[in-house]
Amino acid sequence: MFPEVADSSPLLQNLNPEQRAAVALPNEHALILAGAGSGKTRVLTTRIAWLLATGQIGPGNVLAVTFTNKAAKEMMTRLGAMLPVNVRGMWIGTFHGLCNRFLRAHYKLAALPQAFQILDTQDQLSAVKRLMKQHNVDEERFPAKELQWFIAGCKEDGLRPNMVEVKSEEDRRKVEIYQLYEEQCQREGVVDFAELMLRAYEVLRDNDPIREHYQRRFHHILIDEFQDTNKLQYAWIKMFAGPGNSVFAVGDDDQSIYAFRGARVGNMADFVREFSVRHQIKLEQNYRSYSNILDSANQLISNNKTRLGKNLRTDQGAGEPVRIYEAPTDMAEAQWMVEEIRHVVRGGGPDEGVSRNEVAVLYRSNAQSRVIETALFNAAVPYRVYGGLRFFERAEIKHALSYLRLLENPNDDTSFIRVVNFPARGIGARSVEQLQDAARTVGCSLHDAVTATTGKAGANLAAFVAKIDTMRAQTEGLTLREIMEVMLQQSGLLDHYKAERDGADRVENLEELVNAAESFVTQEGFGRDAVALPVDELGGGAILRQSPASQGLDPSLPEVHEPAPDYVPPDAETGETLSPLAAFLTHAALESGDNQANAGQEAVQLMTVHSAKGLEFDCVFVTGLEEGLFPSERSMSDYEGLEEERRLMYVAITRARKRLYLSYSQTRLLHGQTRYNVKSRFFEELPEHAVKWLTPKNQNFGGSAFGYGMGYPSTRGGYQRESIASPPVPVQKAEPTHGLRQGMKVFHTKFGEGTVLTLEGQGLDARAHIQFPRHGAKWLALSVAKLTPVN
DNA sequence: AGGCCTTCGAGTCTT
DNA sequence: TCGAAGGCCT
Repeated sequence: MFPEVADSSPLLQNLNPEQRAAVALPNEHALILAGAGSGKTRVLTTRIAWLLATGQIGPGNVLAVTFTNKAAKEMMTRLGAMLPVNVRGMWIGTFHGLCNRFLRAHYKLAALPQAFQILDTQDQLSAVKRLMKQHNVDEERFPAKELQWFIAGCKEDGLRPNMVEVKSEEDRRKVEIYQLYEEQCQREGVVDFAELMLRAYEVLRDNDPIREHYQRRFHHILIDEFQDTNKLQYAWIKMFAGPGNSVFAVGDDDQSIYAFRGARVGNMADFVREFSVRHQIKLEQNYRSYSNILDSANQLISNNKTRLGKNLRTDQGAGEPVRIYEAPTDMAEAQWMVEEIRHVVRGGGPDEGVSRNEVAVLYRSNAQSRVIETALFNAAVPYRVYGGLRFFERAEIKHALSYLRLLENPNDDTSFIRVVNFPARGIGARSVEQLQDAARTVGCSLHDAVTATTGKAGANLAAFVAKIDTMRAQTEGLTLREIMEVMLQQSGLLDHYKAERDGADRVENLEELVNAAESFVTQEGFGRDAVALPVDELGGGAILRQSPASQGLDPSLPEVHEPAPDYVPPDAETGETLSPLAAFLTHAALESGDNQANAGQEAVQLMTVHSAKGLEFDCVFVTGLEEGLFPSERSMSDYEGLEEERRLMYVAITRARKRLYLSYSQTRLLHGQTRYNVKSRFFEELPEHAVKWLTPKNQNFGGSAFGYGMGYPSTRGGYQRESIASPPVPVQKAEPTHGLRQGMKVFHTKFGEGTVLTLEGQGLDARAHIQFPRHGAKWLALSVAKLTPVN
């Protein structure tokens, strides 16, 4: 099926035929459909290594793109382990990291200051808010979040304000704000994440020599997680894909779970069509899971209609069955899980104890972690929750970075506002507003507008600006570490937090920031993302013509210029390098840092299914598998949404190597209300031979076809529990005392006559699920509801 | 300027 | 229900 590769490179050893074929493909466009656990990263890195090792290309001829810093790092580490090559100098990185590198090199063409700052999502939102206040935009009608989303969405579709289709007065207003936002960013010399991509794309699009240069340079373009690319990223890739080079796209349409943030799986099909891709290779051999787990994943995902089609297989045996557990409440579900985890970790019997690090608890939404955390905490089981605030997103860190940014660029109004009165120095909202008005009238930055202010407030402002300016002078020529220390002292941040009652953590974080800067300088060489690269070996001689638009008045206009016949390699354009400080600030924006540092103790891993993508664990719990939760209520309305939920479930299942638990609860406390849930429809989509119900599989009259709220949680009682651990909630076996039976007709004063579907609980907890013809199925507490049996 | 109270919202995430 | 965020009061 795959032509045996007549290449004896040791790199190709230990690869299966499909992998080998992918790695040693000829220099043509290719799409690799890499299933979960099929060695995707391995193929990607080995492909690069093989191209280099066989002498087909040099390190400078590769462009490899990922989504996350983690993936990029892993690729570099693995490549570095395969070949003695300086991976740092190579163009391997995230979309945004590479765009940043590109824009620093071509900052003039991009109409940006060389030391432009990058706004993260928080900064962007506050920039939008600030702008809206200034222009009296009604926050009721146009929530800042919505506008932020609108702006990002436009950019990700490659649309500048003048290109957005306006269908209503609302649209017109939004576009107007978008335009104002752009002007504000331009004025302040800052770019948001989407802007990094869009600006880089436009420079390539509008400058033939630049584009052609990179096309000549990058013989091979490799993309990881191609199913997650958005419209703009795909367009960006196309800019590099010239006539002579090849695009090697690796992805898995079944793991496309980011449509909600603009990812277009359709890019895969478009790629095949537009690039006339002749080589499509499926990696279906899975090296991760036992076949019960894999069969479950395969059967589940086969329910999706829009697929390129792929089936995972494994050489490992069936393994343990997939265990399914039904709990009466979310608390009981968590309790059961804790017991099960303890058992799994302890080992015993034929089982070996599993490290806690190898146990993952997955859920659909972050809110679900709470109950689980409580249960783990009470049982003193160490755990670690992913998600939440990352290091560089913490308030004290953002404050410190704002001061640093002001040293680098006094016109950064976002940073100015953030710290002008922090620590407090008598500059209230009033004064800031007046300053903003003054700045707007003159058309200058807040920093520059300070001289125009008067009175007491003016004096305070002047003192602040003087402080910043002094600091800038003081820190000139100092090392990054020294700059940081001066800043922390002079700004008063350190003293402020030291004086604060609960400020110890924050002080610690600030100290950690100094360390981060230190290690950035020494280990990272502080330039991977930001500093000019070595001169391109492909370049020619002279000077690159400066286009008129690069003076930077309207970035939305295509840059027009004569083709530059003589031509310098773009990378060489920047003989200037970025200061360590500017480089560090870039680093801080592009790499938001880990969310939790204490990796010391072995701990159970808690995370959403989304953040589990790409990871694997010996033992996985997927919890809260209930209609409305997983699949989530908000995705259930349309078919595409449901398919994405199913892919999400597919991702969840395929995380497990050896043991997989799926659980759900009949009731769950959500938004302060008890919700009665039906088990997820996904259970119906699993192969019976591969699963084992730890609790009796409940009857389901028509299953999910009846829709939400119509399911039939099982009656509990009198069954043999298979689960290893003893049940935290004792199984109730006593006879009911309320005199109702399943199937009985009852009368309710409000809902009328109905049929008892299910009964459960005892005494005051006793409740019944009753089907009323007019009002649908209701759960009623028998101690409250007035029910009379009807004949 | 800082603390208290009301209000709102509640999905998944990376750069 | 719970948390954050914004407004209002002192």
